[in-house]
Amino acid sequence: MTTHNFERLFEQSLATSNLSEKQRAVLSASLQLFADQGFDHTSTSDIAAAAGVSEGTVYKHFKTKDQILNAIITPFITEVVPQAAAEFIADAQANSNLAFATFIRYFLRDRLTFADQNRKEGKIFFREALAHPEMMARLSQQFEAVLAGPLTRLIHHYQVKSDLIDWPPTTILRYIIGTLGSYLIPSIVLNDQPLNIDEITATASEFLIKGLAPK
Amino acid sequence: MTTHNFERLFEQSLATSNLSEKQRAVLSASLQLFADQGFDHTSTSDIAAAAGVSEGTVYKHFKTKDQILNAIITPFITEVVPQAAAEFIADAQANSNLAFATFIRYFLRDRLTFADQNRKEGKIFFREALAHPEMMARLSQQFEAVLAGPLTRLIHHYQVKSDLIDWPPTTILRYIIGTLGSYLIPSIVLNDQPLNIDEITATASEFLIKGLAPK
Amino acid sequence: MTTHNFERLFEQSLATSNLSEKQRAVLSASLQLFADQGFDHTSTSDIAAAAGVSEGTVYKHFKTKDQILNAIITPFITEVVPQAAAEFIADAQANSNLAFATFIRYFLRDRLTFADQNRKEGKIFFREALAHPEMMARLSQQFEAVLAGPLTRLIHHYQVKSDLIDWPPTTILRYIIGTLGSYLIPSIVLNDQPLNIDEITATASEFLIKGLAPK
Amino acid sequence: MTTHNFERLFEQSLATSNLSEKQRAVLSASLQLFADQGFDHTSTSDIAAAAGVSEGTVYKHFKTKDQILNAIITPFITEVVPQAAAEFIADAQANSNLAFATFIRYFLRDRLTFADQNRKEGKIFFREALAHPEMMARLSQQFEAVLAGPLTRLIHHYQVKSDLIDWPPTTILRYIIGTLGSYLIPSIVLNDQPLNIDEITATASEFLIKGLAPK
DNA sequence: AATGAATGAGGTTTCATTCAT
DNA sequence: AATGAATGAAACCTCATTCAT
Repeated sequence: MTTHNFERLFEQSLATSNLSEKQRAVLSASLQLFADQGFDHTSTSDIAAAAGVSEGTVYKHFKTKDQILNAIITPFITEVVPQAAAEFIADAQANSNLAFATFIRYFLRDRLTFADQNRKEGKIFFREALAHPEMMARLSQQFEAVLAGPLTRLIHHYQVKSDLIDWPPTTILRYIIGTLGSYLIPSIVLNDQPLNIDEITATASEFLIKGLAPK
Repeated sequence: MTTHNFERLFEQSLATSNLSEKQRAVLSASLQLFADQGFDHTSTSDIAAAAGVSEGTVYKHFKTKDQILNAIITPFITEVVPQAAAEFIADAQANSNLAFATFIRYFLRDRLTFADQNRKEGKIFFREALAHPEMMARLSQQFEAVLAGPLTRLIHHYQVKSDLIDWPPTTILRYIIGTLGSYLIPSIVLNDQPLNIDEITATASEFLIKGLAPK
Repeated sequence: MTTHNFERLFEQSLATSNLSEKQRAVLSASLQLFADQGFDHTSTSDIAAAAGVSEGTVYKHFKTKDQILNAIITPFITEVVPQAAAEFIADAQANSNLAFATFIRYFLRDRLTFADQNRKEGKIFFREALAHPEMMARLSQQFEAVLAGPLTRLIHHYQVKSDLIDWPPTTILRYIIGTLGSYLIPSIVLNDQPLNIDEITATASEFLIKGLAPK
Repeated sequence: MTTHNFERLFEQSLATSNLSEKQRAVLSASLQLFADQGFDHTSTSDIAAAAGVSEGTVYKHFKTKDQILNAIITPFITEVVPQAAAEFIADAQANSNLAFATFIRYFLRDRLTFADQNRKEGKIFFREALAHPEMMARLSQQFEAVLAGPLTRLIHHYQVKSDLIDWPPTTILRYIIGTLGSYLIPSIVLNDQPLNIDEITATASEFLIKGLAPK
């Protein structure tokens, strides 16, 4: 199984970027502050102080405060999501002989782990989605580009095998993601204790397997 | 069936309050602006302009900008939610001879209609929940106080009748609400066209009935 | 003879405007500072300090620093210039039986006095013309609208009387204004002592009368 | 006839200076930017970018931004003006047997050509004169030192020959320069099309010859 | 000689809030 | 009750200048 801690990937990606150490500190501090306080309630002087640099330095590389948010969100969208998606798809297809029941358990565990390990970015996404619609647009686009095709094929595969009800892929995905969200959103909003992934996986997969069974 | 348009209730509740006409205009304008632009991106002078009053008047009754948000959110929590809940519970119990299948269809339709008619407030809740944790706390509290008991009893009722799987009420509610959210959240975030309530009710209830059926 | 001190007119115009006393102080202070130090070298905190108000007050009425410059320049262009022009034209036509020699003496004295009494605004115009091209455009436009017709007719009048060489009005105006400028620009740039208007009028009119005499 | 394109002279002068190639690029870029945008609206990072060097390099040779302006203006004042003046004087004296009419035509053409070929520097002078009074002082001084004597003598020469009215040299120069300015300043300010030097020379010299004729 | 990251002072502007009228 | 002028803190951002490499 391959799940990804974005923060670690992010730091790695920063390390190999052309950013100076201080500019990397700016991004790390921003990530933390945006997750804790939200973008609007984080001032550039907060960021400078948290990063241990001058305010001028914050603006040396990033022309505007929005570009800082972008520099955090973009790699998440353009690197982590596709990379994770690719590995997930590869796995899924390698295991396509698995029953849908086995697959959905694997899927839920994988995504719950990913989300649990990326609470900060999740929180930022969640908070800023409405205020930064272009962010949502880019995410949707990536999602379509990278996942739509393979997932649709996968769903079709299980429908042909009569493991899965004959609804449009959109609807099936909606319920799977909605079920995931029913755990993740409260956890993000209420700053809950970490998720009990084993228990959730067991219950939620039972719910989905039955709910999405063919008639 | 009884669904509530909060905005209408809100205006009625304003009309009977001790607020002057201008102060009511402040609240109406704020409701609109907070939903459109978010609390942080709405200035008190925006509010004054939209309400057609002076900036001083905004502060005559409400000591701070936060109190305006409170004055919008509080009646939603303390009046609309309980009132709607009471009616819903009464209905549900009156119809407790219904099969779970019939009930869940009724419930989904009712809540979808409610949410569809209260997009503005939903958007405000959604946006400001993270920045105003005390708001969430009060909502949870009301929810517990007014709904938890009756709903738990209702769920138990269906479990005894073997219409419903023997999971904790929290889990069952989680999946029902998650399924609702899988339609509502995209609709709110993406500013979608109005929901096709008939179609959603049919599909979602089928999903839930099967997913929550006893083993 | 009617010459106009813009600063006095400006203060009067301010007094009858809907500006508060403090906002008038902002304009007066800006007028002085822009003339002394130039627009770019005057900060809004300079203005606030010189006007004895807070920086917020500077921005209460004027949305941007540029609008302050506009609020100084605009009445000069839209009120003083046309008013002065109207009176000048009236005088000139009333005296159109005068010989060109008499007229040019009157004109030079009038304009020199005007410029001498409006050094501050002249300096601001002079300094900011290149950086604020829209200012120049508006001035040219006013000039065309208010003066071009009557002056052309006046020039033609003297040309018919054979008091004036048969050059295009533009050329004749160019030399008259150029001769004025040959006194005014050094005076503005070098912050000279006040002009000796009598002496200048005598010499410059002799020069122009001869230079513009018919062949 | 000898007219001078300062930019070419400037580049030559740079080539023989002890400045490195990059530092010369700094000066060339600054000349262009100062003329286009003005000194105050040109940042040192603009200059670095336009010159294709780092910001540090800009400050390697020039300790302050003002020194860059100085390095552009100074050679204009100390080298080009005197050199041009010397050649002009030599010519003028060689041709002192010419009538004043011939001389003034030669002079106008020469100076118009010079100004037309040096619009950039003219614009810089024009814009920055007020903000940098020491610049003006140095120019006046050079002017006095190099031109005052010879020109005074020349004027006297024509006055003795009764080609020229018996006004102080300052006054005579004022009108000649004012007439030039009546063409050049609008051209600089309004970014006009190139001057029609032949036509201007013809008309302006007729105007000056008559205006400055003895009584 | 050259780089470019870093600085910090200062610029313009916004805005929640107060208060005299 | 209502006004709207006034405030001042703080926000975002720019830029001339310095300095380690």
